[in-house]
Amino acid sequence: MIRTRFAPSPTGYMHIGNLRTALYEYLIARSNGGKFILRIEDTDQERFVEGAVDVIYKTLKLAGIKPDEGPNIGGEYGPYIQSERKNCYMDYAIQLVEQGDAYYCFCTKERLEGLKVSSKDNIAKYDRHCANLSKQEVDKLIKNNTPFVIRQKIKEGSTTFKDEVYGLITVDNNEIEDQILIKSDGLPTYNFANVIDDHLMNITHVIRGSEYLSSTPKYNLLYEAFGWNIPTYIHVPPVMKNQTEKLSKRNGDASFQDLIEKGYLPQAIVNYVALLGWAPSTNQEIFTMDELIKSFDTSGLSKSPAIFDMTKLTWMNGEYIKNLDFEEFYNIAILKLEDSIKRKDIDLRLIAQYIKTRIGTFNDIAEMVSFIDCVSDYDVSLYKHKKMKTDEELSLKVLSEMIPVMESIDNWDNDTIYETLTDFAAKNSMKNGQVLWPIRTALSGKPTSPCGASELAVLLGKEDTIKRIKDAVLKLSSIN
RNA sequence: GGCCCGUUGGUCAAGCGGUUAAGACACGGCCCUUUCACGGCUGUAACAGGGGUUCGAUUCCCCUACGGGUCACCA
Repeated sequence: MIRTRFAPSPTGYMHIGNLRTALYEYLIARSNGGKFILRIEDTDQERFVEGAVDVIYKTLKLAGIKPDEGPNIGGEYGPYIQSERKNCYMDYAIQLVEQGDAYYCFCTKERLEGLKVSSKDNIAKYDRHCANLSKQEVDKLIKNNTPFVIRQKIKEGSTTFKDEVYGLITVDNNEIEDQILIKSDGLPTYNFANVIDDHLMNITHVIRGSEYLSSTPKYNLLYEAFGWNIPTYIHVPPVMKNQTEKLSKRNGDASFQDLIEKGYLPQAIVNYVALLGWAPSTNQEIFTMDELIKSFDTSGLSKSPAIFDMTKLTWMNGEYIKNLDFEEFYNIAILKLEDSIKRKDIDLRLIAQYIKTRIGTFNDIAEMVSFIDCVSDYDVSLYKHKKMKTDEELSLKVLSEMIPVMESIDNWDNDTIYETLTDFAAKNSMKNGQVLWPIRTALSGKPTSPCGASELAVLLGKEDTIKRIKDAVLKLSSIN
C-alpha cells in the first residue's frame, strides 16, 4: 500500500509551496488507495513557535486535505511529533557506528570554522579528522564528557537514484560530505530523522521540493547501510514569485492564510495550486478534490518552476464564486455587505444576486457597492459615452426631463421603471442607452456598477433615486 | 566556484521524431446588451542560441547562454 507523508516544521506559517506539496502527497496517496500521514518535524528547538502546529491543522482542514494518521488523529506508527520520538534515533546512529557506516566526531565548531576560512570559497567539506579515531580514544573522550556528534561515513564511488519526475541522477560520492546524523545535543538532524521516521512509518513515496534533489544520495546511502527499502522519490519544482525568486515569507509573499483573508476560497486556492506544476491529461481546469484524486498522475508533474499568477487565481476564484450555491455565497457576502453599507433600507440579498457573477474575490465587494450610501465626487466626463451616444449636454437634458417622469411612477419596481425609461427614450426618438446611461451614472457616480439603471433605482428607492438625479442635474448645470 | 537540475507565447501549460505547435489566464476585436459582468465567436503572441544524429528535430546527443538548487550541529 502506498503511504505518503507531509512533514512540515512548525513555523507558524504555511506557504503556498508547502501547501502544494501536501496536496500532491495527499493526491498520490488517495488516488492509489493509500494513506496520507502528517508528521511534525520539530527537532530544532530554537525555532519553536507557539501555536504553529495549530496553523498546520487548520490549514489542512480548510484545504480539504485530510491526513489518515497524525498527531491529532493517532495511528499505529506514532508518535507523529518528532520531538516525542527523540529516543529512537541515537540507537540507529550507534548501529551505524558499529557497522562502520558512521563515526563519532569531536571536532569543535571553531575547528570546523577554521577549515572553512582556510578554503578557497569559504566552502569546505569535513576533512574526516575524527574518522579514524581508535575505539579506545573514542571511549575515553566520551567518558570525559567531550561533546560529540555522529557523522555518516560516505563510501567511495558514486550514487545513482531514480526520481519519478527527473529520472536517473548520478552523483559522485566525493561531492557528498560526511554529514552529521546526531547533533551534539543528542537530537538527530533533519536528514537523519527523516530517513528513520520514513522507514519506521512505512512511507513508500517521498514527495518533496526539488531542493532536496542534491541531498537524496545521502539518504540512499543511509537506506543502503541499514538495508532498508528505498522509497519512490518524487521531487517537485518550486513555486516562484517571479523568474528568480521563490515565493517566501521573507519576501512578504502571501501565505495560504493571507489569501483566505484576501477573500479567496480555500477550494479555489487548492485548485489553482494543483495546476502550478502539474497538468492533467485533459484540458479540464476546474477540479473538485474528488476530481483531482481521480485525475492525478505523477506523469503530469513538471520539472521546471512555476510562477504564481495572482490574476489567474482571481479568475479561478471568480469561477468558484459563480458556482457557489446562492445561500452559501450570501452567508459570506453578507459580512462584507454589512461592513460597507450603512444604510438600513437596502435589500442586501438583491445586491448579492447582482454581484455574485461580477467579483473575483469577496474583498471586491466593498469597492463595488461603495456608491450605495452616497455618491462620491465624480468627473462629469463620465456622462460622455461613445457607444451609448451620450454626452454631458444630452445627459443634462435627459436627467432634467426625467425628474417629473420618475416622480409620476407609482409602482416602484424594476419592470415599471424599465418600461417607463424605454418608453421615454422611444417617445423622444432616443436609443435606450441615451437614457439609461445618464441615469445609471447619476445613481452610481461610477463608470461601472453592479447592475443597470432601473435595477439601481429599485435598490436605492424612489426618494433617493430622484434626489440623486436632481444632484446630477445641479452638477451638470454648474459645469455648463 | 564544484556538483545537480531546468529552459515551449507576458503567465500556467499540452506535446514525448513527421502537428496548421493544443488549451487556460491576461490583452485586443466582434456579437449579445440598459452599465459592469456573464455567455458566444475571434485576434495578437512561443519551441533560449549553436552544433550534431536522422529522410525529418520542439522532441534524441553535445556545447554555450541564462535561471534555479545545493555544498549547516536549519528544516
